[in-house]
Amino acid sequence: MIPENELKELFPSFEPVLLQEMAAHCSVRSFKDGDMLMKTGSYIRSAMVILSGLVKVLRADEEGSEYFMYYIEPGQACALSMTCANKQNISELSAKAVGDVELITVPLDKMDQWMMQYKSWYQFVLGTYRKRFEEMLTTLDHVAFRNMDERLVFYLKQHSQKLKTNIIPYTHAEIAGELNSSREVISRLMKKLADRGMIKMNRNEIEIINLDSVL
Amino acid sequence: MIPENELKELFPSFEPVLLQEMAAHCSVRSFKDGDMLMKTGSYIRSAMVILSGLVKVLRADEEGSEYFMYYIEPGQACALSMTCANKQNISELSAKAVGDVELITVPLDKMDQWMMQYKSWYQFVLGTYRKRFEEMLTTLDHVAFRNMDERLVFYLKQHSQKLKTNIIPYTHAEIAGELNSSREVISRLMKKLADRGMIKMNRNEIEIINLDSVL
DNA sequence: GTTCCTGTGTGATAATTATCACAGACCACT
DNA sequence: AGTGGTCTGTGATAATTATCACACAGGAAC
Repeated sequence: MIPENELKELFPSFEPVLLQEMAAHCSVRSFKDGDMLMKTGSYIRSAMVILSGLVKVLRADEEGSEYFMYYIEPGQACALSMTCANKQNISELSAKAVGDVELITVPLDKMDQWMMQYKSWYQFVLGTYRKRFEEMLTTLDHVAFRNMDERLVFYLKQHSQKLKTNIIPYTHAEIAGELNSSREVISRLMKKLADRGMIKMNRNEIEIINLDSVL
Repeated sequence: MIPENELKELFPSFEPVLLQEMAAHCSVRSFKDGDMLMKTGSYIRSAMVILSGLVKVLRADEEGSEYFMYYIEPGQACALSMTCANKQNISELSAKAVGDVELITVPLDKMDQWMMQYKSWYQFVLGTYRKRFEEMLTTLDHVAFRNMDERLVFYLKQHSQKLKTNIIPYTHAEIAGELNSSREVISRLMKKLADRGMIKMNRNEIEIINLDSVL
């Protein structure tokens, strides 16, 4: 069962009727840290809206590298799962739980129906698209225009912000994978940042001291 | 005035009432080859739907390089201009006419209203989002995972297909700009393609012979 | 024709990133 | 304490791409 007051908090703009409908027609699913919510190539059967936890969205290429795209936070939805409409569409991205995640799945027919019925839902979905679009643009910018050192700094900042901590619990190899680089390159760049006093490195984690000095 | 039968041809799924509304509330605008339909940083006041011609969408960085993202064809819409909703939003992309372009501008309030009113419009807009999303993903894939030679081949294929011609009327410098590379690099890669008999080069244009042999 | 401008070809060199090889460090487990 | 696995550091080298310098070709304008 969906806790209706929790929904109300996360989506204050939603009409009460809509909240009731959500409670009635959506189901809650839970995932544990590291679980895949969605794999590249699998079918999408419902739209997903995050209640709690963080979801990391990645793009995988044929050889298995996984490029980091963006995070989805509580109160937000996966844009891809919302564009599918009636067709049986295949996901082009994979999504991974960071920490434990609770989300609700919205049946695709309800999704369409509410769009035309509830203004608040309509605005929520459009807002979601816009946000994802902007994030993809930012991602593209970095890949297209920036060098690895800048992209690494951006990556660290972004993760520190979303994970709400100065300690980023990743290995160099993991970060390298998500930036589509190699471990050695990341290690060397990290060392430069550490030399400049911007981060501290421990095994399996990076502590961020101050990354703002990078223009 | 909007030619209603032309609309009907381009959008066979739209309800007659919707077509009438479009004719009544939208205006037509014409652009000539090379005109900018939209500049990075300018305000978006209406959604745009292309009637004829091709529109090239580019992402600009601070220094002025313009990275090619995708083409919008007749019968399609600019996704960005559609997410703006009521807010005064600023464009993050620039759009350029390739050949002469005719498009209709849809007032944002109508845009919202029709979404909730006409199923066909709703599906059109959702389809637009999906298409743009996929194209952005393809673009991102190439920048993130591919080397310049592959990206050049893809660029040439794509343009040949969209422009419906084997002759791509661009200089090396222009192509280099849109791939965010430099002229010399593109010239050299072109030469390799020409040596393998895949293209022919003339001044100011590239003739595509056969690019399929590239796996 | 000559001049001038733009587009293209090419060598030399630098910068960035990837890859390989291996050493040492840290941690978990016995 | 010893063993084995993962994580990190680092030098050497290669591959890719960028940048600089300059030559030359084609076409337009005079």
